[in-house]
Amino acid sequence: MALEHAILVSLAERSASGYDLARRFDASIGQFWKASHQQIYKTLSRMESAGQVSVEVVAQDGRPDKKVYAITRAGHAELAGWLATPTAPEVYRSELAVKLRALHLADRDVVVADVRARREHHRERLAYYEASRERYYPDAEHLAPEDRGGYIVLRGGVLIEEAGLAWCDEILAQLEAER
Amino acid sequence: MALEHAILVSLAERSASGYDLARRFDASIGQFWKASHQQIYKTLSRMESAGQVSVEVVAQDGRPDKKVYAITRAGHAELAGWLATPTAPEVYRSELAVKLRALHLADRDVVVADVRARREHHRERLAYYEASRERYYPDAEHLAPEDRGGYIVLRGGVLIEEAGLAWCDEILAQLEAER
DNA sequence: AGAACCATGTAATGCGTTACATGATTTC
DNA sequence: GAAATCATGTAACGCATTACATGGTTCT
Repeated sequence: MALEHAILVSLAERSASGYDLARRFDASIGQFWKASHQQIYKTLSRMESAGQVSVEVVAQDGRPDKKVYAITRAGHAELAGWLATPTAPEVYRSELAVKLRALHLADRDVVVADVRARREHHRERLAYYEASRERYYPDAEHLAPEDRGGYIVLRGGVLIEEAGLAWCDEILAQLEAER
Repeated sequence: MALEHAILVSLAERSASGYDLARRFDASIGQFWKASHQQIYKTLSRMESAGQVSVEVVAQDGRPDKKVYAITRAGHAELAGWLATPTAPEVYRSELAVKLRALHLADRDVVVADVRARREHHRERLAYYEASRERYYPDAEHLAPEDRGGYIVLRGGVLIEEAGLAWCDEILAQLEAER
């Protein structure tokens, strides 16, 4: 049940509506955890029943009402317990890798196009992460304590995208050397 | 429905029982696709109803009977269709990254222990992949066409583990510089 | 004697995706 | 006039995990 914890981390920083959370999950935390608004709304109402978060309905003018969620003491306790629990090794899942395994059964041009598209995707994300890093953490040597986590996660994103990019380049070099 | 396709790729190489597939998924394809035996058995029986695979019950002496599955013509067609479909970008999911984001809320020693354990895990997998690569693909310059896919996937595994390892080292350096 | 391997499943529950549904406001 | 943004949800379905269940053989 990790979406719950991702939400607690996000709410510990700042209270937010489900809609806000969905947008945050497209950016910062979303680097390593995606969630749709449907999932978030459902999880939030479960968490409210469990007492981990509290709600306040806020009326706005010119915009629909919103429900602002805040982390409760019980939520903080849950979060602290989770943070103290050892993390299980991640399982990678790559559809592209499964396809590449079956390279000899596939049309070479289709694979090349697919890998090129993936390469482009890695390039874009890498550029985005690098820009964020320069903008929000220009001085990595002197980070405020509450900024270290965000910086570390961004670096993780950069390293993973670089690895993905390098992999695509290797694959393309192989596929092109072949003919 | 990607487990289905991973199974088709595996069966296209060699017919196998559910049990065999579960073990293969712990090794080669399992690098990028894990599945439990329960999931595999269920998926296989669905695929049989759909006509993508055929079964033959094989009696063995001293061991339980087994059901050997083989890919059918319809299965090959399904596989070919899937291979020709563009692959959607992967979503990374890292519980550790979410925890690291909340670094300032956590006990430093617990985090360090967690990252050290992760580092060790990356190191082990990297060693395993490197050993496999040297053993099965000693000459990367001259690969048989049907071996290229496996080699490429192994290289992907190596690159990802290296990136994970580098990330852990960076994190540990930061956390140790800090006190 | 106990653990590990071979071999196949059912059942319950939870997590995630896709489709559907609504409706005002603001920007192009 | 159309599209995007803000805002919240329900319903159906499928994918994944965990627990439970069985039973013989081989290795230590």
